[in-house]
Amino acid sequence: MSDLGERLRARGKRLTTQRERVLAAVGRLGHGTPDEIAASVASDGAGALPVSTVYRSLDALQELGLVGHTHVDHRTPSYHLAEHATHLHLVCRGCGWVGEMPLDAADELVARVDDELGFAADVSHAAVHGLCRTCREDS
Amino acid sequence: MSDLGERLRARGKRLTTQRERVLAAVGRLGHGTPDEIAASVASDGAGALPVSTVYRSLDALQELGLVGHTHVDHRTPSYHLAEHATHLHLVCRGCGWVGEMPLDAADELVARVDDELGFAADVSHAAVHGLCRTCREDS
DNA sequence: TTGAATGCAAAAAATTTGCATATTG
DNA sequence: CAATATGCAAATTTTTTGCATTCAA
Repeated sequence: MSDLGERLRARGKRLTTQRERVLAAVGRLGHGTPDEIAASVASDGAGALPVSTVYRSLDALQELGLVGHTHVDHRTPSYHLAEHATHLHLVCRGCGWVGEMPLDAADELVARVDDELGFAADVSHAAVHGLCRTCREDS
Repeated sequence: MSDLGERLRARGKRLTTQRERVLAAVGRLGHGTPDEIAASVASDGAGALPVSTVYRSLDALQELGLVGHTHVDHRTPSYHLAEHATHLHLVCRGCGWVGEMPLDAADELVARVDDELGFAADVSHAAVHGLCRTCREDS
């Protein structure tokens, strides 16, 4: 992970254990709100971190492009590793299930938005809501 | 607007001036956070409403399918008329500009998600982030 | 009349900020 | 050593809740 260090340094930022722990927690969780991430960090055996540090670390990691976030629920942001952002997110309104779909599923959409509006869409940031197979059948 | 009244009654809910005013404010704004909606309501000449009423009205109208919301910024939800949800939303990360695109631009995406995961996507709830033409050129 | 909705104020969440101190580079 | 980050606590901001009162049906 000296890669992390270099990316940080390249931007005049520093590598701290806190940032490493936050990044690791995001990786462990897959998806998590700042709150859940703080809890996960707290359970990694090295003690809890103040929430403010978690927020600031997430900001830094995000600025670096290492993590991204989407709005899985309609309240708090949910962070994930950037490498994880090779998918767009599907969120079930019924049960909260979170699924993924390769980004190329949105190619047509991205192309149209570009053609018609000159807008450069970053679909990996999108959470598409709807109903998963199970909830769909139940209703 | 007796239509609104009937839809409410059909669900055991009631038509109140507060709900009408909130709905009107959403229509006026196009897009708005609860806060902005409260401000817009307050300026309609009939006095301000407590925020709690605004929140509860938005919930009721949403439950009724008259308004929907997306996460335009990464903090607060932005509500819009349901009829407005014939578009998906594009949000510029640079300047906050909010654009629209007809839903059919996402047809392919919706179809793939359905085929592969059985997920019924409601794209009108999605906000796709990216860079608008202007911000794109600036960077 | 009667249950649903409001108004108000207080409680809960969620996020940010100031600043002295500790750390990285 | 200098600049960046942390820790901690307090301040904001955003949303929810309890409850007596009002109002639509």
